[in-house]
Amino acid sequence: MNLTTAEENYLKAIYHLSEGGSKSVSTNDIAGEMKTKPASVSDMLRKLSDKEVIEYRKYYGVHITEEGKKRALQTIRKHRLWEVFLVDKLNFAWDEVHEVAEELEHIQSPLLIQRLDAYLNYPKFDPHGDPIPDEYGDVRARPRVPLNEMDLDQTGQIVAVKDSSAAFLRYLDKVGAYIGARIKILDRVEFDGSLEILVDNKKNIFMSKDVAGNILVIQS
Amino acid sequence: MNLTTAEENYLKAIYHLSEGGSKSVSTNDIAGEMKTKPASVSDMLRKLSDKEVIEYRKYYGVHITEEGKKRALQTIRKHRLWEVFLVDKLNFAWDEVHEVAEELEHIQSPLLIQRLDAYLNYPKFDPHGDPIPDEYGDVRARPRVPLNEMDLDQTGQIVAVKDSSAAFLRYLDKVGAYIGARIKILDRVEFDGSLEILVDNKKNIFMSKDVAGNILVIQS
DNA sequence: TATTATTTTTAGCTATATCTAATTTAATTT
DNA sequence: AAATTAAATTAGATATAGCTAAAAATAATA
Repeated sequence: MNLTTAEENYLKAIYHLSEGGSKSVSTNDIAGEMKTKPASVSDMLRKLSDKEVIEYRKYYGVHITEEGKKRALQTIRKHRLWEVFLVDKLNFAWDEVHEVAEELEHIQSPLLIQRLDAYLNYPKFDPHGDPIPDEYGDVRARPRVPLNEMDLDQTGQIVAVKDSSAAFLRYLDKVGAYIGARIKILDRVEFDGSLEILVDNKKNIFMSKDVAGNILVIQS
Repeated sequence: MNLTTAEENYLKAIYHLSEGGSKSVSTNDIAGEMKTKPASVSDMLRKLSDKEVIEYRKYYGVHITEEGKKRALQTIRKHRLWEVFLVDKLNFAWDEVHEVAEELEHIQSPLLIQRLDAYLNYPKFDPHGDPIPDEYGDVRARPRVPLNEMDLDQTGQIVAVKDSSAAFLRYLDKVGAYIGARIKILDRVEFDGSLEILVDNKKNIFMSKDVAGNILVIQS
């Protein structure tokens, strides 16, 4: 059973709102996420339920099914692969890619995605540091922690940022704390929680607790 | 005024059927090209006429307007650039790309197309040898002639094929007469019009008039 | 020219995806 | 437990894009 573009978008929203399929999701929340009205959501839920990608009990919210989860992860995979393409190959900035990827993710061609994946050298994370599911929908995501929660002397790699405002991105660029950078916590000022960090084994920088809280790291 | 995907497809069909905007096109022909019914075409012509991309007089066929021509050429430009991407970067065969490009051509992002063009090094022809319009809709196409119409001793470069069946492509591959190959007419058998051709200055091949009629060349 | 054939359009229907307004169900509060 | 509030659904529109069947207009032919 094929899904329309609108159905794919709703399913993706439900997947995200349910935090990977665990939580039940309300009609209102979906309407908020999709920027549509609850009435439209009710209609769509009936359709998605008919196609067995969600379990739907009227007035009691929805759960995504295993099949639905697989479908959502396929769409997410395509979205994130296109984002990598736009940034790595077409020199888009990481905060410019979402809209276009939102369109590209609906192109229907398994071969295209296979080839794109190979061409990009099988990336595991998108430009925002979010993990890219494999073609079976498996995500091998190591836990990501905010930089300010790391212990002294610990090492890791920056994989994502929470704030992606232009100002914040400029700051990161300036100090060299880009996605992929390897970091080590050298010191912590107990008074304000600010940190001294070694970036890529060559540069010492100081960072406020606030800033560090917006940077996500995979420990190693 | 923006066009929907369906409107873009109709406009492209009208542009092609009118051979670049010169001829007037009938409802039936459009229905044939679009694989829809004439009744659906009538509906669509009203919409396209409202958006001033065609001139429409009921029962007398349509003419594409200057604005319509510009829009059609934009879509064709996007289609052909994506075809180059699929063949050059993702290793698709030239006869595998049409379907996917048909979807990709509707992605709405001028920046994307600008960057893609640069990334592909501003190609002037697509993998089938068809010219790629520039961002203003200008096509700088040198005239293309069937190989069998070339004079003795004339040189040229293969830029396209009319027949793209697997069998024909295999044959071309075997004899080295791929797109881009430089050729010279060495001899012509008057009896059946078959040709002896020098390919890339190193290989002599014989070719029937029929085969040669399916190969398009730019003379030089 | 009158008749026939072809082409094109209109009228009315279906499906998707949205909306507003009204109604129903569930949850909360007094 | 009854009344109120909040959430969700249904009913009935609209717009797009297609269809079939019937009607109208043009083109072709006897």
